[in-house]
Amino acid sequence: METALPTFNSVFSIDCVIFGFEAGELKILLIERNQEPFKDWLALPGYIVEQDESIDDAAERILYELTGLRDLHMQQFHTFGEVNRHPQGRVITVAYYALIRINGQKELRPVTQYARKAFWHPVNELPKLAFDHTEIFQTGFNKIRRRLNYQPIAFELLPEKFTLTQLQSLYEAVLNKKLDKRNFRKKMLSYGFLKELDEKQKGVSYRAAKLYKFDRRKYAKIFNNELNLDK
Amino acid sequence: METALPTFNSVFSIDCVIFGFEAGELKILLIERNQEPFKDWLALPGYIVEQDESIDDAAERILYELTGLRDLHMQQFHTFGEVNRHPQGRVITVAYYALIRINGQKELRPVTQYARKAFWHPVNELPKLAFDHTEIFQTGFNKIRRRLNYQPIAFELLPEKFTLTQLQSLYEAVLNKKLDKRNFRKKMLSYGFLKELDEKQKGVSYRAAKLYKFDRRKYAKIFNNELNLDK
DNA sequence: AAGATACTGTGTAAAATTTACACCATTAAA
DNA sequence: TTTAATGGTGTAAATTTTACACAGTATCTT
Repeated sequence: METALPTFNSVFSIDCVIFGFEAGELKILLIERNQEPFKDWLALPGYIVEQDESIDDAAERILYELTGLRDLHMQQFHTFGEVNRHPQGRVITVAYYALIRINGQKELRPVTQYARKAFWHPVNELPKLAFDHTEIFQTGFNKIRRRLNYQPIAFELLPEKFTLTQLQSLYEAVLNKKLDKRNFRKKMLSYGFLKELDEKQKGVSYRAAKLYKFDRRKYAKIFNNELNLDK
Repeated sequence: METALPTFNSVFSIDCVIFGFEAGELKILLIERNQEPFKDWLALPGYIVEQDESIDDAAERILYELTGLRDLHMQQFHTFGEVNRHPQGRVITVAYYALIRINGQKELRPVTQYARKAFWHPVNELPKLAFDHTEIFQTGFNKIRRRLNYQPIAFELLPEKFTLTQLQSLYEAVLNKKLDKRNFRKKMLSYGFLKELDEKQKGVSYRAAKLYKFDRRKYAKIFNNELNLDK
């Protein structure tokens, strides 16, 4: 005998906390909602998961539809399931984060009508957000803060070629504390996954710094051996 | 204008990975299912979330109904949302772990008909489990392994009074590696959150070891200052 | 072209932490 | 009293972390 599933009107959604780094500041991606509930409010990009897509797939699709961004490596970090978190019914939401290099070229352009626009906003002094999105953001921010030292988070936020000072100021932005320049460099270089390039920084009105690249392969070798992270 | 939620037949469930420690072995709680699908299979305790309860509340209720265990501190760790993970429809599941002292007194007795029985099984050599429960278990196991050093995991698994050797063998079971006795003790005691008691171990046929207690208060002081963990 | 400006890049010593390692002490049972 | 089994302890070496300051270089200004 089969026992049928109940036919609740329950729905699950995805919300995305997308981090970027620009002008020495950590930012996240917000949208202006164009749909009830919370029409006209600012919110994290998020929408409802379809019946025939996995939540990982849904995360990619939804981010794309609301912001035009594609092919980010999205990582699930928590699920929010309070009864009244959505005013129209029971909706639990699975939250994902991703990291991206902000650059002017990639336009932020919602593909659906649900978002009026998408834009970057500094993580400090976030406005009030729709639903429980402020809590979702905070949880996600704590997550990447803790993972900064175990996962290649910093290198997804920086341009492909970066200076050690840029790397350091990213660490400082995420951890929200000052680090010692000499010790920071010593430590980072000692890992052996930064490749020094023959190039220098351009367009600065002072001594140009050396550029470095992140060597993902070496990184994987070093960190996968220690303790497998998985999910 | 309100936009109504879609009326999918989608359902969310909770699955629980409950760890216990007994006879020097790490164990988890399994049930024998008494309901389709996977009737008669072994599985993690899990069931469907009701419309009017938060997922955290659901986790407690479901564990109780399937095993008779109550008042555990359940921690959400991952959500599984592949399209075909449930043969009867679209069900995503939010996985929780909890830690408990196993002791003979607390009987494992399912309160509902959905489970025929509940019992402890060593984490090594787990049998085939229903659904994607093997993956869920693995993910949860990795989680607590990583958290062992940041969260008071060990002390929820041990009896209230324990010896340092018991503590060490728990660490060894979770991390799956041998530790040095002297270094382990030095380290643990240096934290200052273990309180030495005036009592000794009983019922052993060799020199009895001192008993210690975990001082949750001091622990919180030490670790909350460092970096707030949250979710 | 001289000087001002702004950031780059580097080393060392002290302190703290981690690691490796072995044997006598104590209890109960035989 | 002897045996069996585990408890409990210290030190030295190696490694990692921390604190700390100034000369070098590219560009811009005058």
